[in-house]
Amino acid sequence: MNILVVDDEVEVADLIEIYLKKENYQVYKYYESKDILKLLDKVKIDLAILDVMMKDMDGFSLCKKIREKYNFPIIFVTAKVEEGFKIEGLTIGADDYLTKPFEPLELVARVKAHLRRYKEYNEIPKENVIDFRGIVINQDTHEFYFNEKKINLTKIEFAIMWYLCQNRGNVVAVDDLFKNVWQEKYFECDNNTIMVHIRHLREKMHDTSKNPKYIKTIWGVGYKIEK
Amino acid sequence: MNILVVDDEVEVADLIEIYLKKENYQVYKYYESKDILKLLDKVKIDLAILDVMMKDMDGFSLCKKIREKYNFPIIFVTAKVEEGFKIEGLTIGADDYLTKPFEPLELVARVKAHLRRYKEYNEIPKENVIDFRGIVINQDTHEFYFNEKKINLTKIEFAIMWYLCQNRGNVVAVDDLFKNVWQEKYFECDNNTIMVHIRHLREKMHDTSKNPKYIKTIWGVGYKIEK
DNA sequence: TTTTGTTATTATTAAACTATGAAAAGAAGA
DNA sequence: TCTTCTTTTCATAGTTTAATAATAACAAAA
Repeated sequence: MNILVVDDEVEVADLIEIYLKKENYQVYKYYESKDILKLLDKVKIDLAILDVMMKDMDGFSLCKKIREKYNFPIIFVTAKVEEGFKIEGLTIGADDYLTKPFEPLELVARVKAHLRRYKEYNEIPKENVIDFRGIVINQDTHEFYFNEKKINLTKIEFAIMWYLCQNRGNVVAVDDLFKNVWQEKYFECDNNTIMVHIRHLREKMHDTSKNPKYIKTIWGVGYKIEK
Repeated sequence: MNILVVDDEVEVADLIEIYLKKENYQVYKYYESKDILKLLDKVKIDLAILDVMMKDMDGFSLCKKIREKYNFPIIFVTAKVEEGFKIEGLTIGADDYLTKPFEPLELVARVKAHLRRYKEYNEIPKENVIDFRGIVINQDTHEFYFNEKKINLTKIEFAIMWYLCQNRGNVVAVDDLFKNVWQEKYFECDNNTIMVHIRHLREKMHDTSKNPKYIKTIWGVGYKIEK
């Protein structure tokens, strides 16, 4: 994660740098705002911390310029206490605004919060399809294919199958399975219920209980679907 | 935009409400945290403002609970000045943290900034015409063609159809459908209402309920229109 | 081998969900 | 206001699914 820090108060910039480096961020520290735009062309910045009042160019103008091309989170840091400035900052495209003197740890926490969001949105959406050993299970479409053949599963059968597939290769304890499939609907479940569902699943996959090829029984523990 | 406000200090909650309403946000105001999770199932909330210290459940626990299922921005507001609280709040999934007394305009500015981000990332490039399998549905003209033939749909029928078509190929849970079609209008809906509308839609498409070609029933889950 | 604890099977019962027809309530337009 | 169209509600019927209970089969330990 690359973080840009621009502040013409040398001590402040240095302090921020120290705290960020402690968290293993790569810090690009500048005491003036010129050359910043050139830097952005070269380095992929993930978040910027800007001072509002600087000699050569104020932070607001810089922020606007950045926003013309880039979309990473921007945090303003300033000695200005005036409310109007905060609001202006947030309005022109900044994501946060801190007033000096600020607690460095708070700045770090805010940096993390913004990066979490930023990353979250820029990451590929999580997988809703699991595909292995002739099994394709799709949560969006609620479909289950077994050796290219579509098999209808009921709601609970599907939930059990999905959970087993998510944990394919690993044993899933009966309790665990229950908790995940039934959520907190009931507090207890005769695990015979699960057994019956497992049997149905095995039937639908033409699998046998003795020597099963897919849903295996782990005695005294639970079930497992082989990877 | 629907904004949830939870604060057991009545005056604070009321004040926030006033400012947000001025900006034309739809505000859901609560003085206690119970029932919040139920609300979230029914209404599509876009941002939440939570108090940290409340009688029945502290804001942090509520935040965690919300984050298990939802992803909208959360702003904490509190009288606590302790730095540790700020940091904890931001760490457990909140997006911002304001200390009372705060300038209402700043809160509004922050709300806007967060919503801007949130929307930006969640807006799917919007299509106004969906065309597949002999179905053409156009949101701009509010027209629905089925096998080249224009079919009149009522407002709600159209909304349901549109949502199903947007998610064509995927199951749409009844709750989900309800939340998206009725927005925040009613808090509860006998899902029989949806069933009746589905029936009408199927009738207009000369589709049958058993063995339907278009709107399929996924037992215990919802409906799906095949791609 | 017997006992014990766990899993499998089967059939039955109960519950949950969906469909439908009709009517009431509500909204919109003439 | 009256009429018409839309939406919701109600009662009921039909269907699917899930839970239960009883019994059989099995594996591991004593």
